[in-house]
Amino acid sequence: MGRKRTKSGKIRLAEVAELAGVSPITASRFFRNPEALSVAKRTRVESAAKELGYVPNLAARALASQRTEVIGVLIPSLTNNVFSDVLRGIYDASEGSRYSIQLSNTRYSILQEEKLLRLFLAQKPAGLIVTGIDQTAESRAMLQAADCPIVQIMEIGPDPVDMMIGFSHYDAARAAIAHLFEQGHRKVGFVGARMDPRVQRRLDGYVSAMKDAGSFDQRLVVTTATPTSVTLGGALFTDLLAREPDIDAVFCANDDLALGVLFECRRREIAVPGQIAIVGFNDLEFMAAAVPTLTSVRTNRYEMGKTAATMLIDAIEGRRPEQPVLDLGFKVIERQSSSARRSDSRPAVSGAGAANKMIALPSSHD
Amino acid sequence: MGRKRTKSGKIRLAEVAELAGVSPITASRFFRNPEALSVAKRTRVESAAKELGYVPNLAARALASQRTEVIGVLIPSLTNNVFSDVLRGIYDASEGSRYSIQLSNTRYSILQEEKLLRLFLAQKPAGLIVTGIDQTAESRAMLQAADCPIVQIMEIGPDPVDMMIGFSHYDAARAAIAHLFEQGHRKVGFVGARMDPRVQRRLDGYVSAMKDAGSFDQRLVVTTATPTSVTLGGALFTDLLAREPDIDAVFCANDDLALGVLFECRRREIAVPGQIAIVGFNDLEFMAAAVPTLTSVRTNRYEMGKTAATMLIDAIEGRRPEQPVLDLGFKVIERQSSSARRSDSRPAVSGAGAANKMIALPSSHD
DNA sequence: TTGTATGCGTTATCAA
DNA sequence: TTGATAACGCATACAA
Repeated sequence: MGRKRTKSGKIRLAEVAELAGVSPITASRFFRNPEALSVAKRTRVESAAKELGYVPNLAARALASQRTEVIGVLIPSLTNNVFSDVLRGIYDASEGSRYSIQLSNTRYSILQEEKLLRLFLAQKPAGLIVTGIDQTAESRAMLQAADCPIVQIMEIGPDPVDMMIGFSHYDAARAAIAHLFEQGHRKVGFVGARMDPRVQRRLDGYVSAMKDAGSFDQRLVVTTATPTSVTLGGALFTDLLAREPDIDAVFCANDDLALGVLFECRRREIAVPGQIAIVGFNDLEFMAAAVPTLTSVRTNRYEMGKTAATMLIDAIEGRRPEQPVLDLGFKVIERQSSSARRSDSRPAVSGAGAANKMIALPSSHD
Repeated sequence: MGRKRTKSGKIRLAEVAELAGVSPITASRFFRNPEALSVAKRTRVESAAKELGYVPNLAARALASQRTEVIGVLIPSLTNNVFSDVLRGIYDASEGSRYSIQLSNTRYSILQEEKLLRLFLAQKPAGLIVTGIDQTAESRAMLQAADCPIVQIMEIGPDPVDMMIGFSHYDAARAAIAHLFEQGHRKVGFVGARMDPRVQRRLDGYVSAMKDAGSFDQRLVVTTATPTSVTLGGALFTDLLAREPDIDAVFCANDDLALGVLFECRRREIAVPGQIAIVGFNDLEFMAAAVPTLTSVRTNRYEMGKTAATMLIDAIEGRRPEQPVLDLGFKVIERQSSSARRSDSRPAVSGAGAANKMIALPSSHD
């Protein structure tokens, strides 16, 4: 019955409607679908809301409408630079929209992911962004049963739950190895840490490329489940050298490891690229600043996050993308650290700023 | 009236209560304060909830209770490593609690911060974590008027809004300069980017320390508003060298810049620390892996985030901390890059793994 | 310790 | 295009 003002002194929709001389439901419609109002009422509600400083109550809205305006995001790490770029893209895309981001960290555990997914789904999110394609069977079932759009990010693969955006880590690794071979390197080692599914697929790509060249040897591969770090790069490289002292090159599963390898080479006075070529993965900013500059595989992380969130919001609002699976590709950024073997005496400490020759290799689908 | 089952088929508190043979409000109490129930009813509600797979409706809870279980977090950057560590701490502390994190990026703009703050406050958050102490007057007023606990993180200063956790960037910079002087360096340059308030206070600390030593010269300071990067470190150092070719040492406002300076030295064949000593700030992981290892000022970022969230949750639940302002201090981690001037011919490329001598300097409150 | 009555602010449904 | 009515699911206040 006729409550006049809310106890807390907050402005409700009812107050706005009263001032505008319309019913509450009309005012409500103004905020959700202004087009549905006559121009006269529209302007009256608008000015009334502004005058009173009306702020909608999201809890009431969620309760009444049976849905929230929350986009759930599940990522495996908060510290990995790779994900902070993706996140920035997601937040940038969500800004200005009516949706807010709910972020959770799976810590590279698919069981933790399953648990968080259950939690998220219970809140009826407007949409979900999940990392990768390696969910548990249970998670997949939940995702498939969810009545909201879903985007899988970071990589593409067969059988998307809904939408998917990323690139082929397998192809990217193959391209990196192909580049090393082009430069005359043959005995290429692999250094990897964490060994999450995407790193594993980079390793698979490496293995297949090496086998294609008839150069594969299990002894060239050094990996660990330990989280990645620059220090670890040096340690793994040390192991690799102990095993195979006459390697030509090292393909690192990420840029931190590559930087660690570079420092270890410096420590051991191994010339880069004279004696050992180095290729990293992700192309973080420091790769172009190192001495020598470090070759890497550039991935479009910010764009991936931004596009994922944009696609998701579009889908939430009924605008399904024409193409549910998006391959953002990658580029091998060739720099000094991988330049031709037995190069014409170019010193490792040559001038920086050499043009970054790029070779674009959009990965194939499936 | 007697709704029997909800249309959507969802399990409500009423169903749980019915199965348990208690009133809905008793079931409600079970989830908020189990201790208030008799043991008999407690177990009955518990098993009923489990049997039905009851999941509370947060929107209804928020609407009825007039408050949410959301902790708002405002940080200036999502890409800066410093904040990803803090964030990890915050998320870790919130995990397992009933509170969820709502994150927003101010992009180093206090106007954007004010806007976001207004947005957050409208949703009646359970608590807020904001970065730094340099809010707009309007923001401060809103914070002071907010009826929820608030933690300011990253630095400590006078006049906390509520709680505060961090350290003195001013003192930390002074400690870094003191260390360089102890090692015999005199003509110490400053390199800084972004120049947000905390970097500015590091600069202030540098200036005061240099003045104390009678060594200050404005020409030793090179700064830019540009966002920081490794590449930028090299560029700023280049500027500094052009101005003052005979400097002893460089104090960098962060570790990325320090790494850039190191690479630039290598490019120019300047011996580190033989000709130029380098000190960074934050002590990111790679500092200990570099060649030479890089001295830095260690800050407790993860702990800062974790403690902030823990304090906040405690305060939300009525357990106010005995000490609302917490100084987490810092440590100058002495490594090769800043070792004594005219050292006894120790080569820059000496063995890694030298013990990291630490000097602890908890900053004063004032 | 437990229960009753009522309110929270909005939207869905259906009718006009 | 607009409005009346009835949820939405839970918690507060107060009483027992």
